[in-house]
Amino acid sequence: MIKEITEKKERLKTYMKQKGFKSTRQRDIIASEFFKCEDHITAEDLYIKINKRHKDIGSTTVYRTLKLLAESGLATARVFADQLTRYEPVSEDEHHDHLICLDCGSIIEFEDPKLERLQEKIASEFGFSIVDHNMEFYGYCRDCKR
Amino acid sequence: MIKEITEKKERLKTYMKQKGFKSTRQRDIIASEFFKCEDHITAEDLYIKINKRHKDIGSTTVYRTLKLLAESGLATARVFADQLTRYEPVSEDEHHDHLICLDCGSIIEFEDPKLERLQEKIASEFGFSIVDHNMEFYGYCRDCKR
DNA sequence: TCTTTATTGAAAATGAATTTCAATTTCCTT
DNA sequence: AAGGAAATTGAAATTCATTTTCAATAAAGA
Repeated sequence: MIKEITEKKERLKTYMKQKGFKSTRQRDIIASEFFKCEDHITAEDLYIKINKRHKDIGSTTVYRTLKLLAESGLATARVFADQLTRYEPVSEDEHHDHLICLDCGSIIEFEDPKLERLQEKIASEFGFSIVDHNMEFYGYCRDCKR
Repeated sequence: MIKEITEKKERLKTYMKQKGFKSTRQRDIIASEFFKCEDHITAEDLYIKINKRHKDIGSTTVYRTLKLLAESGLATARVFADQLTRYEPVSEDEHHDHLICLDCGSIIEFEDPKLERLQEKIASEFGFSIVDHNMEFYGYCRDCKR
């Protein structure tokens, strides 16, 4: 777990070097905190979390660093129905989708190869070459549907 | 086609009466224009369209009326990756999904019952009761992928 | 017609995200 | 280690879509 984070930070460093970006204390702290935190966090929420221990790191830098992480391929940005940009760490290759509870707001991830295959098939029918896709269910989770 | 619009406007009137809302010239014009225009329009774009002929209708009212249409079930609000809210007329019962070209921005609708069935199955596996879902492919369309 | 209540439009407010800019820091190169 | 070019930072300002406020107006039932 710790190893995974170190590995990701290593990848980030490589990416930055390659792009001529500099590693900084702030980026290091923000990336660590991001990799360790729960999924689907907004820049604002991550800022609040970080700001508790690091009063000198501004929200602007958090926004910027999350964007950098997304560009480097280590995070994915998503926009759900509430229109906020949320980031989640990229987990290797597999794609997953989301079940979002309209009551408690919890986000459940799932993955289904059959769904993935079907998606590919549909896209190719339209001559579309897919770069990314996004699928969300909105409804009520087991606990909230009472 | 004209008949369809009249019918939709009738439904809107019923909804408004039931809710104690009032029908106004503005709402009538905005709804007509919306039902007749191309899909996936933003409030801003619809406002620009309407403003050409009706200088006295403000953008605020367009925003408000589109929201009203969504509440009444005659329109659906969607947020894609660009974070703008787009509205589309609701077409009876069937659900459709979207292919979005990252180059030209065109939005292709499609519908696949197999996909719908699979989605239902997945949701029930998680004990989720679905209210709505949303699925988008991002990529390059036939024309843009060169 | 009268009167209540909703609606309207302009302007102000909101809120997420981005940009600006001067001060600071990183990371080469000597 | 020191110097210097170039990137980064944080605060404040800016943007831009959307929402709210509020006084004036319009709708619709009595």
